Amino acid sequence: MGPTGVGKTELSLRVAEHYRSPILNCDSRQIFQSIPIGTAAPTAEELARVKHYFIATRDLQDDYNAGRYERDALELLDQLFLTHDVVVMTGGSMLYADAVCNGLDDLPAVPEDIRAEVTENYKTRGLSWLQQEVQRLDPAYWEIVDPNNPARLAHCVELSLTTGKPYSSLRTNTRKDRPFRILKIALERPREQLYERINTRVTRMMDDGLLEEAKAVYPLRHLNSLQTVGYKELFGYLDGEYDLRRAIELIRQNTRHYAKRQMTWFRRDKDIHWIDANNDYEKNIDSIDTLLRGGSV
RNA sequence: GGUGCCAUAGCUCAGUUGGUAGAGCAAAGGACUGAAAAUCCUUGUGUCACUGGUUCGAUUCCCGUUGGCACCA
Repeated sequence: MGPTGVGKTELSLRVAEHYRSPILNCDSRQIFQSIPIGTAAPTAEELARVKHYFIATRDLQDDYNAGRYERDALELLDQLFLTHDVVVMTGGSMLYADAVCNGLDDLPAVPEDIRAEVTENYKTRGLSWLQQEVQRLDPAYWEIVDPNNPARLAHCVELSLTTGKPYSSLRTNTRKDRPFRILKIALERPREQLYERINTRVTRMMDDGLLEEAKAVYPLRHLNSLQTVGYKELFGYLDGEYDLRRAIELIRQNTRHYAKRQMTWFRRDKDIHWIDANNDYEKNIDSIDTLLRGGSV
């Protein structure tokens, strides 16, 4: 694990080579096809070094989410552990990582018509409609939910309508047992250095053709899969809201914001072992090996 | 060279009829159970350019200095 741009890709390749393991991608956007540049997906050369799963396996139009990822990943891990002692998973999408490590509650898929109805009502009647619906359908959840967060409220309303039961009654607050041991390792580096790498990476992405990539998927820009840093800002430029220089500045800024949010999540997870991204790869692999054998570093 | 206007938070600016000041953006901290690269919450002390004067008290008024802008020459 580690914030975007910290250097996960290369270390994960070396660790995977060391253990002769494949890599399971745990990045909610690299899963999609058509957006490799802006999501900093592994290159063809990198993919050739190690077998990867969940890289560019989904169409942008697929309705993918953390619950599906949990099922897909666990199913695959069952297979992989028949022939591997160690399997490497890497990525910075913490909800996805937690879905695999801790498990999500069993929830049904929301039917399209219910989602459309909730979305439409929110659009026409505003946040207060969502707030009233949550109070009506799930008073217990209303007590604990962030009342200003439309995504949370809408999710509660959708699931309450879908199941006919309050959403909060479906939440068990329990951690699922997994038939494998989990070792969480995260890369850290000084924030200034991380931000500098992010800024440089955005320049490189533009040189590599990010704008062309964004233009190619522009017709699909309203899809959730494209509510993604690097694309949404270029869509704004293509819509004439600001110039390209501004769009690039926004990409850098939003990437920094994203990295910051990731770090907030990491800090809370006490199971994480931190290693310095500035160390030699050999040293970090040694550390990981020690941790894997139960030692401490 | 002359005249006028401006100088306040990292940036753009507001404001104080004289009682040491506040917005947006940036930044920082936080939340997070199927949209998660999503979505949302919290946080504003800064020699109010510098020097001197008036005043019980000056960022606010006055003189000067420096810097910027505009116009005139």
